[in-house]
Amino acid sequence: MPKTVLIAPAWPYANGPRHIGHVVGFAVPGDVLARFWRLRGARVLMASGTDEHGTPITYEADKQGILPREFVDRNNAVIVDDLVRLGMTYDIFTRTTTANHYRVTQDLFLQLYEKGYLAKQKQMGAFDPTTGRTLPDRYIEGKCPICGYPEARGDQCDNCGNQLDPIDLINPHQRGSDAPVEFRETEHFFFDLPALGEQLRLWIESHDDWRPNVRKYSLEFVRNLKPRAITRDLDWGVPVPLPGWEDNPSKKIYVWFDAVIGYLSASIEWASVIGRPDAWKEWWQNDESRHYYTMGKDNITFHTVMWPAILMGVGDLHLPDDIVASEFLHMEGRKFSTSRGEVIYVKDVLDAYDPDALRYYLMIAGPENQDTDFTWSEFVRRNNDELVATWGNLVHRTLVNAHRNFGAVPEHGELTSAEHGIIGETEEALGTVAHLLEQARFQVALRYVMTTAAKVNVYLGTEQPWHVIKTDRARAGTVLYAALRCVDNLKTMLAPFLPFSSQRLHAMLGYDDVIAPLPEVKDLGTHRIITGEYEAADRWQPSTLEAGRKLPEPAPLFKRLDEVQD
RNA sequence: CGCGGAGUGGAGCAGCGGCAGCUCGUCGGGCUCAUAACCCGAAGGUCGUCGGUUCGAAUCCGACCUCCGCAACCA
Repeated sequence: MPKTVLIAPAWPYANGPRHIGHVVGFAVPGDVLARFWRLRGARVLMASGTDEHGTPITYEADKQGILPREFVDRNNAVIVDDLVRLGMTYDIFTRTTTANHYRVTQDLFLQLYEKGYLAKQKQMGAFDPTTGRTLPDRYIEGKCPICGYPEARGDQCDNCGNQLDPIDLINPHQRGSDAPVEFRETEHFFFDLPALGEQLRLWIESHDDWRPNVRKYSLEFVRNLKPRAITRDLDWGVPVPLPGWEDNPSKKIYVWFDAVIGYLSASIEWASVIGRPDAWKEWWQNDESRHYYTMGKDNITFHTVMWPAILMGVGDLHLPDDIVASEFLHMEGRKFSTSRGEVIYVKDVLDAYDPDALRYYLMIAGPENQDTDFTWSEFVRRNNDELVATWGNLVHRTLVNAHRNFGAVPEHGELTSAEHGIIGETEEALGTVAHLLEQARFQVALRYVMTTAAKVNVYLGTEQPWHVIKTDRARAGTVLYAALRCVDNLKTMLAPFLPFSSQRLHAMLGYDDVIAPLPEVKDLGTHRIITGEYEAADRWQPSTLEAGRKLPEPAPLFKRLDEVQD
């Protein structure tokens, strides 16, 4: 078992609030892994933040008539709020606009430069003549030179489907306005990815434990690598740390390069915040560490190719171990589209429902292995039939019977084969579920827990302690004792998925400590971070619930939801 | 022939060489401690189509059809 585990959820882009399709990819799977490994006693560092540079940010800020800084401040605050409410136990959730991140990014840039991986190259680029900023291809429109369609995009014509170069467009202008586009020669630094191509290929091939689509797609990508620009003509970003570039207000490090470095810079910031500046090395310069990266599939190559290439180029830093890439979540049969208004924001769901209900749905029915569809009726059904009926009701009937008749965990007589059987099943499940979670197989793990909970329901139905108690109080106590032990075991396995309700259940079982901690926001003066006090102790163990422990008045764990009609 | 994923009972999914499984829904029954909950039983599928390999294929191979994602200055 690894001593230290890095959980690296992809950095949400600070161009607006996050919808549930975003958090199903990076956030919830990362938090489940972090909580799971802490419960097994591993030291976990979950480090991420908002990704705040790049043209889309400046473009949106311009549109709203505010400075990029103000724009990302607002979005960072919104995203932080969503993630805290979801119970995401980041050790640090910071931003790419911190002084620390600038320093680390520039440091890696210089190391790659000194090792000869960076080279200047001239190319033609598109610019907004009034701001001098780079215009990405898709921000340019014009008449298609092939079919004459008047609103072809710079990268592709939606009418004839041909791929285009923006410089070939007739009457090119900026998207959504008449503003002109200027083409001129510009010089940039390029990262020599081909120099690392063979090393990357061998490394990816060695990972036959990755999900097949991640591995195949990455191998295909690595087969034909080209040098890739890592600077841009932009006034918003990390300055290029070289003479003649550093003070140039219109040259910055390209956002993709600085964003992936965030995993490392955030780890370094965390070490500094806790007052042990070298602590990050226990994760990054340690072969015994294990690194999980969670993201949506659109992000795969940045984590299997780009970021590893930077790490290999610099050397002496731990490469990714597990790439946990999710597919896409659709909304009522369609792809999430902000522009068409077909999105469900995290905030809106949390305003109306418990975070555990959302977390449960996303993990049991999310796009772990293939694109899936989010529907409100399925959300309600999963909540009512599975969370409430199977698990919540098992807990409730067990606790109500024990509390009403004994007021405490009952003393037990001799356990029969029925008790040994059902307790044994829940204890064995601890091992099975742990094995599955180590491999990030969330849905199989969660289904296994729910199936086991159903078996405990069968046990109770067979033994009928509420009936037996009229004639044999000791036997009823024994059955309820066994059921409580089972519930306690199931609670441990569900804590990573359902932290809020698991903590409530933990208290209802008479414990007074914390099994599912929650994050908090801390103001560092320069910026706010998500962090928290999270215990790492080996608690993934069979319940040792002792008889006589007082039980408080139980309350239902989950709320039944009304059918939605749409 | 750009790359990749998916097509399994009414719905959503698992299985990926050895009698076709799970959850929900439907029908019937039991129980009644519990948030009208829990439990048992039944009906319902020639596993996209065609062909091949094999003692044996949903599972391997080939062809085709249909959906979907990605296609690198969209971070």
